[in-house]
Amino acid sequence: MSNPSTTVSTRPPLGCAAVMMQVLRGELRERELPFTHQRESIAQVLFESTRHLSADDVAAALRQRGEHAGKATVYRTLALLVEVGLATEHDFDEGFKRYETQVGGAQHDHLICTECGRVSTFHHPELDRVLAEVAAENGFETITRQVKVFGTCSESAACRDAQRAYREAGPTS
Amino acid sequence: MSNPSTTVSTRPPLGCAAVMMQVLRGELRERELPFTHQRESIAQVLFESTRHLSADDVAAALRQRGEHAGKATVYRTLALLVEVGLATEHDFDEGFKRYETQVGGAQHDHLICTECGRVSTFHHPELDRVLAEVAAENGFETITRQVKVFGTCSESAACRDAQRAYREAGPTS
DNA sequence: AAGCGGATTGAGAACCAGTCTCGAAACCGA
DNA sequence: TCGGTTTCGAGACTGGTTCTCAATCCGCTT
Repeated sequence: MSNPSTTVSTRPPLGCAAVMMQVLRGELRERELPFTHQRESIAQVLFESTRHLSADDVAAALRQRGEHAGKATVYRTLALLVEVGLATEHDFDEGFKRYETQVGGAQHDHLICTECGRVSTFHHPELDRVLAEVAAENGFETITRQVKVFGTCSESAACRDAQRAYREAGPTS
Repeated sequence: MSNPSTTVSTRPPLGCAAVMMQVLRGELRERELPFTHQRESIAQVLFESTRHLSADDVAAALRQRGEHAGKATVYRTLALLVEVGLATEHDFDEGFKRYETQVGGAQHDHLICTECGRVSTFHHPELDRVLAEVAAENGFETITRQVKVFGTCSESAACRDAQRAYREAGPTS
């Protein structure tokens, strides 16, 4: 339940979405791109959510607010948010992409439960160091990285069962 | 032509593919699955390649050998190879999957050049340690992991130019 | 407030990797 | 060789994502 030091703030403080929106407005102005109602609504949905949303999730959230945007617009806007650095795109091998607000430069990675679908995040400073080291050794200039650990979590009984089953069967290799 | 001692061995020694094929035969027998021509051909294409092949690449390679397999069969067979642990599936954000022979249990990760598309592999023992640590801390039982570093390599002049340009522009964050 | 040039929007078509279907063909043990 | 079982494959289908292009909206100016 309460794990004080690790998850310092699973959800951003209220008002965070508003700040992000201001940043978006600025980024758009800088690029001389119009700040349309659709862009605002789609960004708001993403900024106010703490989950990883699919394009479909975004469209559904809009519908729930009594708003609407064509799917082309949803996809275009999400791509735009990624481009200006306010969102990140993730592929959890579900056959579609998910999007998440990118607050500041806080890079983090994911643990994906193949049993229940939960996605939790983590950040390990040594990971940054190791990957920077590898890049340097290979004359590689890193733009971004993806670290995904697939497995079973221990949140629900079903997951713990799967975990035990997998451990007993042993890794295939 | 004559590569006496310089080329350390970027490609597995001849015969490696044959060994893999033997292993496949055994795995299939164990599962009571027939060893068909198509499965043999598709596996051979993959085993003899040192690159990451898409389903389309495999089909093209077959055509070049004067053979043929329906795409359903290609996909089914690749999935089968992954299932028995003789191949791994990768997604380099191209909109389709790529497959690679999995020799033994040697887990490795990828550096993907966004400029020229080259994919190089690396293995860093500390990465294993760090990720195992993270999993343990979170009560997570790891099944598999994916570590991908996107950026620019320094193989060609074009890539080095892009590298320089990116470094000057600075990371977006 | 109204007009204007240029970018965005959206409904639906197009696209495409990957999956499914089901009759025909291949496999393999006897 | 025979027979039961599985795989194969051509093509239809699926579903996420992108494209098209006429109508609309944005932001700015008069």
